[in-house]
Amino acid sequence: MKTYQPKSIEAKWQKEWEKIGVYRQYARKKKFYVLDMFPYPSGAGLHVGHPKGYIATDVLARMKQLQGYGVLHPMGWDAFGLPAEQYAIKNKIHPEIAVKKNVAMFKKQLQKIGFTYDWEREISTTDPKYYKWTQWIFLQMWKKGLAYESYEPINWCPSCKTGLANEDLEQGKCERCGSIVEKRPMRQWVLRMTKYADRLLKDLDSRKLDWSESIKEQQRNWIGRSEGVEVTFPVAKTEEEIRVFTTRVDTIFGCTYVVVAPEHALIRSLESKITNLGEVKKYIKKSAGKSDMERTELTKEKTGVKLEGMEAVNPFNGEKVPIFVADYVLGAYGTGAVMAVPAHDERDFEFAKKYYLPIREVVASGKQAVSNKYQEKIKEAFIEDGILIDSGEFSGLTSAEARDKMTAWLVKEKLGEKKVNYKMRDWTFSRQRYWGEPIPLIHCEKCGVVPVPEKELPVKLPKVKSYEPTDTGESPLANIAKWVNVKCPKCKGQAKRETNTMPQWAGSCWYYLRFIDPKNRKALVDKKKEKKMMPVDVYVGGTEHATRHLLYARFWHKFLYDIRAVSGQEPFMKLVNQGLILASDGRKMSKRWGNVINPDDMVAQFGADAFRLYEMFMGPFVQSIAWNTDGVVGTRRFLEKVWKLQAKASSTKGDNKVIESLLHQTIKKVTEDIEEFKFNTAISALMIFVNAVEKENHLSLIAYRTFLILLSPFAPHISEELWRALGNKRSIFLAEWPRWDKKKIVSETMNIVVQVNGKLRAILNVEAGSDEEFVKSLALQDEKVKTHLAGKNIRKVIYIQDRILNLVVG
RNA sequence: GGGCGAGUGGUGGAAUGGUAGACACGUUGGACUCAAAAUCCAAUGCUGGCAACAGCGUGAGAGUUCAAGUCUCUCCUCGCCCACCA
Repeated sequence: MKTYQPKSIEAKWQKEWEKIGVYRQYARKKKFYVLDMFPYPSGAGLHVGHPKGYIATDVLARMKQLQGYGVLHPMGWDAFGLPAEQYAIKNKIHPEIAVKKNVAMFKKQLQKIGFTYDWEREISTTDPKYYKWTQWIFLQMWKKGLAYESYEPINWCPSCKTGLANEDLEQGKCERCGSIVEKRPMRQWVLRMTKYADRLLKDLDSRKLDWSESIKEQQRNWIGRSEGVEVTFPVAKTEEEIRVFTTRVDTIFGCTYVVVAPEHALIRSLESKITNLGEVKKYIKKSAGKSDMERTELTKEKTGVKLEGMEAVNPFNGEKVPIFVADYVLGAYGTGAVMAVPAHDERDFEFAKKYYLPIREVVASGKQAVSNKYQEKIKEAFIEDGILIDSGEFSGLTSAEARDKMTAWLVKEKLGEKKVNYKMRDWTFSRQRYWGEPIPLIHCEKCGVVPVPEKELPVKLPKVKSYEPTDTGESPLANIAKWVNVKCPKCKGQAKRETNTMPQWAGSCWYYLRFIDPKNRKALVDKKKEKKMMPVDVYVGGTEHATRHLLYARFWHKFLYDIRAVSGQEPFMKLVNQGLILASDGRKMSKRWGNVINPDDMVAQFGADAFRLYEMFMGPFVQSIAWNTDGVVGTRRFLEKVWKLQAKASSTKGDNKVIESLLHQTIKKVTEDIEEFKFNTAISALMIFVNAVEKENHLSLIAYRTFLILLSPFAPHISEELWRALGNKRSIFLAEWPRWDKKKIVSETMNIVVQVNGKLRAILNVEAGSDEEFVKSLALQDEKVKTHLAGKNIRKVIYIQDRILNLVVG
């Protein structure tokens, strides 16, 4: 017997598997689609954290194939967008060349680990043959009015020199570079994602969607649906009115002023009537210069200016209240105006205190049935529901009742209506950068916006000398006259191409569909193939994509469903989010900290199989755990033991009952644990089996073969090597996954725990299924039990067959 | 401030309400060796004891139960996400 040398074994089988296409069993009847979130091929290459998810899907894919499924397990590259472009600028290489280089490096690194990826289906979002269809989907959206041009102020990153979507911000800062994001008015393309808000929300509750509650909750919060009422406050002595949105119309009798956002149109239309216009304009200018970050700074005191010379009229009691402009009210949410009820809203309360505005209580907590309006000082806003007071005919109602009745009254009087608002905004979809899909539209002076004809897709990204961003709000593409100036497809007159590009997240919105049919030239995916393979059965990736990729992709998928391009409403059935692998110092692995571990080194030192095993053995898959290279030693030792097992395997005789039972327990444990992503305990079960067999001097051939199959998803190379050493001509991955036999799992004797008052005193080994009388009599003979029973009466006996006997004494 | 999740040996972690610490790392002792590595054997939660053994023990406190790491309540700490959304 040779010694275990992973290097030669692994290279040999990787080549062989690729040659015979062992993973391409697509003709099988049952399908299983298991998908990884495809990576950005960054210049830094892989660190040991990246493959964790890929190994997990690979283990699952291999087991599913052994169980008879035709498994689709593809890999590709999400190579457009800022990370790739910034790397290219920094290293003075064209992004296209940099991406090619990085992809080659990533692929080489991945291939060493021995994945089941079907490289014939490899795709890259930057390939014109791919982004042709990204552009095509955009055009369909444009045709349905879901893509529109907007001039609203958007998030602008001064360092990346591009507009950003709300989803691209982290606490008011650019998610890429950490710069404080400014508000900048500019022309941009926006996708009407809010039109799908309700469906995106509702379908999260579909029982078929097996996602973690935390991700679903994050999406719910991000969509941020709230039901309320829009109420009209006429502006006294004018024809104007202010519409406000509120979820608490029950507090309207406590409204003591109205606030409009600095962006609100009312200010412009009433300019002539505002007596302190200078002051107001100064305030508006000041807040316009503020970033969202500064405007929403929580510690910041609220500021505002009263619009002198005008008042708003409360439709319920006719009361005239002052109007303020204040930047704590957001222009982009609801109507950009609110009714302020300081007694029952924390923000209004704070503002009212500062500007000495009246605070009027109109909701009493349930306990205080009587009005507490004479209370001298109110210390804080009472924001909960309660019983209405001082609210005219509505006094005495509960908040919920009042909301219904007041809304009904408003609707009847045509002074308001029910309204639903969302925190989620439409998706700012254009970027003023080079490295993205060109938006396939043409601007014609005569015809307006004209789509590029479908047969002319893709609109290829032209070669350009300088792909660095400009500061003009235009992408570098705007400087390429030859590319920009085109004939209008409609009138054949002079026209210009749209020069903005799509954001990084565009290509990943539908890539899972392309893997099904990657070379199709006529459609993004063949309908029959789509229907067979979709949805993705298991999708694995990081939790950081909760409110971006996963939301965007669901949005696109629903749109594709609506135009009958796909057959289902949701793309990803089961979603599993892996925990991070941290560096041994507990920080994230990063070049900056110099704590990166390269998988190549691990594979070279311990072998791919030991590396794969360790990543799965570290701990629960969803949990973040620090890397410890010592741990790989353990899984390598385990494989050495497995290697030595071949000396014990022979067909001359069967196994004893203990090993046979353990084998079936192991089949059950490994099968169930892989299905549930509990890889650590599955591996532990394999180790327990090997440790037990080591103590024997014989292992039956059938048990050995079964064990190899169980091990093969985790450690494919060594399993294949040992499998073929048995004389098998076909790959182990074309074998059949074992089933466990319930009868064999149950052993003949059981350990019964004997407790006295709940404390362990003895363990009895008895025949399985023994009755209480028998076990009790045996227990009473036990010396230790006797000591603890001495001088006491047995008051109660709890007996659970094959488990426990508890004697309660006193 | 809101939401979600987690606290178990020296370390990573295991445990359908039923033997807490499986499995692995590390450590200690021993075998093998001129020596080392590798490998093998043994021990390894804490306290007391030569030992048999006894007591204590899953962030803190209470409760339910014959029995709680697990269920309920209160509190503490940490992590992640969201955050002036009216």
